Amino acid sequence: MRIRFGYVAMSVLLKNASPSRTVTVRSFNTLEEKNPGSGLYKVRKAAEENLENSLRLLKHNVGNSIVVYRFSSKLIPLATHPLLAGWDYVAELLPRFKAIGEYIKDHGLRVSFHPDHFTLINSPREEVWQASLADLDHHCLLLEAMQLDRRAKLVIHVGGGYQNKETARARFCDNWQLLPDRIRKRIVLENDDRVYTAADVLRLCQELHIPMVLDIHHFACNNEGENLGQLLPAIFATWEGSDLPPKIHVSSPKSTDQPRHHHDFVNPDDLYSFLTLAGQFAPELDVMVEAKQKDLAMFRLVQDLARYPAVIQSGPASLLME
DNA sequence: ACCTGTCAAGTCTGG
DNA sequence: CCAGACTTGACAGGT
Repeated sequence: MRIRFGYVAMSVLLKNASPSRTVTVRSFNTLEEKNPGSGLYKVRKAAEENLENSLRLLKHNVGNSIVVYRFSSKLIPLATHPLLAGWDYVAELLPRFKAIGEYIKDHGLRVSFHPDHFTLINSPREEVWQASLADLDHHCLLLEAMQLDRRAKLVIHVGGGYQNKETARARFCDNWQLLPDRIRKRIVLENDDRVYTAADVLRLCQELHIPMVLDIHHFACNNEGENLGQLLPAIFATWEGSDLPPKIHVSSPKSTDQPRHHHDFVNPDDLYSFLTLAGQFAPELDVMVEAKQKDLAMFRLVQDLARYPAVIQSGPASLLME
């Protein structure tokens, strides 16, 4: 099995390269009051810098043979806030988006976004659903501006339980049908650490033909005693036809006190046993490392795993396993 | 240069 | 009904 590793949004090795500069509503308003247009100017500069740094990060990745990467969701500050309604950031920043997209295509990179937990397809509140739709549209627009095809994905969770998981699940299915096709074809679903187990998400993914990202830390936090080996072939099968290898997320618990929190690094034992299992069912796998030490944690994990008997390190961010 | 409370957004729990 | 947790990097205002 070939395994490729990636990390989330920012590097701890590449300095001064934040892709997540933001502008607060308060400072936007203060600036606009003092000098109309200066708030938008600050937002524009932050967005330009975030895109610039995202490209720098991709180059850092390619230089280190990393091909899997998740963009920051904060590339465009206040993008969907009413204060900036009507600002056409795509048109204005199009050359930068295109440059990023070109680089991704030239180097065969696998990129994604993970819209954060305010994006809830199954909320019973109309305003939350509308805001979620707007946020998904926003993320989708960014990938379209980069001129990337449907292999560039949006990873989200199913949403809340709302006191009745079955009803909430049904509402997800209903609202799924209301999503524009261009958004639907990019979404992949991930099991979460509190409500929707891997088995829940798999069932949904099978019904609606959605690829599933398995988070093995979340699986450890939230399961009903299922045997992962039994779920795995079906989870991997959800990727058939997507033109992408299956993907998983890995992280380690911060402490026994706070088992859900992410540790600075990943304990290789947390991944190794999974890989021996996964190798029986998939020839290729992409692993997104979610650790506070970001790319450093990813590199260390790959090196740690290379010490196991069945593992061959094939690059700084990739492994081969028999 | 460094420190600390605060920040758009939702849901859930517990008081 | 409301405060706090969740989770998290960066802002903003202070020293």
